[in-house]
Amino acid sequence: MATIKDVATRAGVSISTVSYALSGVRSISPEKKSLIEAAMNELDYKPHAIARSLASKHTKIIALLFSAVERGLGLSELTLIMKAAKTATKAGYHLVLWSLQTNDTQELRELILQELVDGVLLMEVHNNDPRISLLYEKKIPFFLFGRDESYSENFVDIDFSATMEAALTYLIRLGHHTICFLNQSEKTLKSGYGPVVRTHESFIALSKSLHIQGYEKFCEPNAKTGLEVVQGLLTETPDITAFIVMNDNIISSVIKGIEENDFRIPEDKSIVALFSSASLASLFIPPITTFEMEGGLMMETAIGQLISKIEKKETEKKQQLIPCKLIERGSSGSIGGKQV
Amino acid sequence: MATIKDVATRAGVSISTVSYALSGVRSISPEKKSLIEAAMNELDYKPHAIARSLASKHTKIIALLFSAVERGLGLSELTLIMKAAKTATKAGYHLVLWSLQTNDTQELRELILQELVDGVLLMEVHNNDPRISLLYEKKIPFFLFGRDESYSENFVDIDFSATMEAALTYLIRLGHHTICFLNQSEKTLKSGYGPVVRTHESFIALSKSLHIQGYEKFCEPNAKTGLEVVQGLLTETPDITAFIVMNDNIISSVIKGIEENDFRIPEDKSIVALFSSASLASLFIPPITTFEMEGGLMMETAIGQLISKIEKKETEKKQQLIPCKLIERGSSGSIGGKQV
DNA sequence: ATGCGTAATCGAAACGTTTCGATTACTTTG
DNA sequence: CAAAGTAATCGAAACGTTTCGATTACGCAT
Repeated sequence: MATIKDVATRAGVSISTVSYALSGVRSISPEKKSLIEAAMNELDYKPHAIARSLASKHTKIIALLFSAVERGLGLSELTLIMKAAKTATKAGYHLVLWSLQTNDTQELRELILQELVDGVLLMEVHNNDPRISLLYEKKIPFFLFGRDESYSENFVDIDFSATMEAALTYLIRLGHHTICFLNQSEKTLKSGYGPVVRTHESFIALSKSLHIQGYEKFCEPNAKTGLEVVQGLLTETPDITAFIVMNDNIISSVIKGIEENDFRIPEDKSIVALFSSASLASLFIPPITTFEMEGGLMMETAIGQLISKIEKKETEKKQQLIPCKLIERGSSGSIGGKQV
Repeated sequence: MATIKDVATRAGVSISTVSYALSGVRSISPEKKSLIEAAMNELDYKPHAIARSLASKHTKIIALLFSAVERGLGLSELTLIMKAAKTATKAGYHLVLWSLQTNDTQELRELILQELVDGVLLMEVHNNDPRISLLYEKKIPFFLFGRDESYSENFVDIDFSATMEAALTYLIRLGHHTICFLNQSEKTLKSGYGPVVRTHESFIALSKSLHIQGYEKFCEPNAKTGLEVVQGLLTETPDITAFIVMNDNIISSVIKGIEENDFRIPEDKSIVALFSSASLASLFIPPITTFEMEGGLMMETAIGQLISKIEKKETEKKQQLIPCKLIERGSSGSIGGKQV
């Protein structure tokens, strides 16, 4: 491989001149500059990333940190990770994946001490995340994808209450006023898991303020339990006309439950899924109307902000709440199929 | 941050002694060794990854290369990527993600010239992949996840024909002998996409050799078209008792089609999905029996082999075909529910 | 004419390691 | 008992950059 020395020799200048021509930190005469450029092209020269890092004290590598346990949030994460890689690449950074246990900070500590990365993006943040204090203490630039109640700067997150409001408003506009929110399990709520807590609280508050008849059910993430819950619901409270489902695993249960009770979708009952993904929603018949997380946008924001922080271009907005986007598919409509 | 020099000073030895104590390349007396270890602990010393790379000419970073277009193969890729990261970490490597366009090798070329990575793992390989010749020419160790007909070393892939045989054998054992294989679209077959071609050929050959009545249908990956195909099939050829589906998007169509014709699953008709994932299979009612790709195992193999190649521990097996694993769920059984 | 700022350039130090060669002091071996 | 290893250690070069400080030359205001 050609080195900067080869380029310098070939262009008949010193090493530092080549370096300055490359970085633009000091001015170089046009003649030398074109000489240097020619030499670079002829030699197919690219700066050696490692040597550059050693001298400049930044690696242009950021780490994406997520927990080793597969929470199975599903399809969307892959897109998220790919988006992260792409955004980083566009900004001239590399993205490394660190799959570590959330609770054990020792591993993270060692990784950080290696000084391989310029900054860290944390996924799947939970409250009082020990990783945050570690990063803070070690003065590594970091940014959160998700939120930590105890740490209120530098994050992107879904705007849960805005999304819930949008979902309810959407259904109300279609003529629904008896709506059931199928949340995740009660255990998850108790554990303080952000999305579940926030949607729960929003739903309660909004049911009141929007004057609808709101029901909330918690359900384990498996289709069988889901079906029982839906069957029960449809028997006890048959006037429910719309379901908001925040639990991918029971979407098929809702569909089946409704069909087994001889209701039609969406003429009799509507289904809206929260934070699901397009590819998942299209798996069902009918395809499910979804409020989809703007994963791409969120990730772009996160990576962008992290890089700003690394490069110390202090930016204004450091907390971003991004609502989900409504994608109408076949599973929702006005009652009886009337136009509104 | 503490450097090797600080450790040397504190332990009262030279820098090279510390280095040798760390690497074990030359022997160090027990006394000095413990002195050095003590100094390291006190200073919380970790070797500086970048400096180490510059001197040693290997970075302990490998790149996972996949195409920027989201082919939407689905859920399993995330697990795959996480597994890759974990396996790499366990071997002391970092994993960077390169999301590039498959056809344009220029970007890859530039990335390689930076000499940031020791090796590359290629995902989503297609035939005559230009990336392969580039990597070959640049003498970068690489390994394929998937196969390229024109390049027959160093890959892991699904053993498609073994999996097809296992699926058919499984169904035959349950008493089925009229079996329909729902493949992906005819267009994909024509394009020469490996999985589709190989399963297609295997199915034809095995139908003959196993003496079953085999039907094959191609279908676009959307639930609506899927439903039409299944309806047609059930009308024209109602004696089909089992479906092998290699197309996640039409699983719900198969279920619905069967139910609408008043057949029961699995008493009347069985469904087996090929290369699907657990989380997807559990989304449906009934949950789908699946031949699941052993993604974790495949990825471990791939990363392991790549690292062997990097470290020049020449290993014997360089091509690995790994069959899928049968996970029985509710969607398959013997005809009429009889025990076999 | 004198001094001064600035553009253009170079040489050398620095970044934190690994690794080569040399040196010393023992321990084998014939 | 000399020659030949070998274990333990050190100093210094090397890896390929960036960046600091110095030097030169030149135009411009005084």
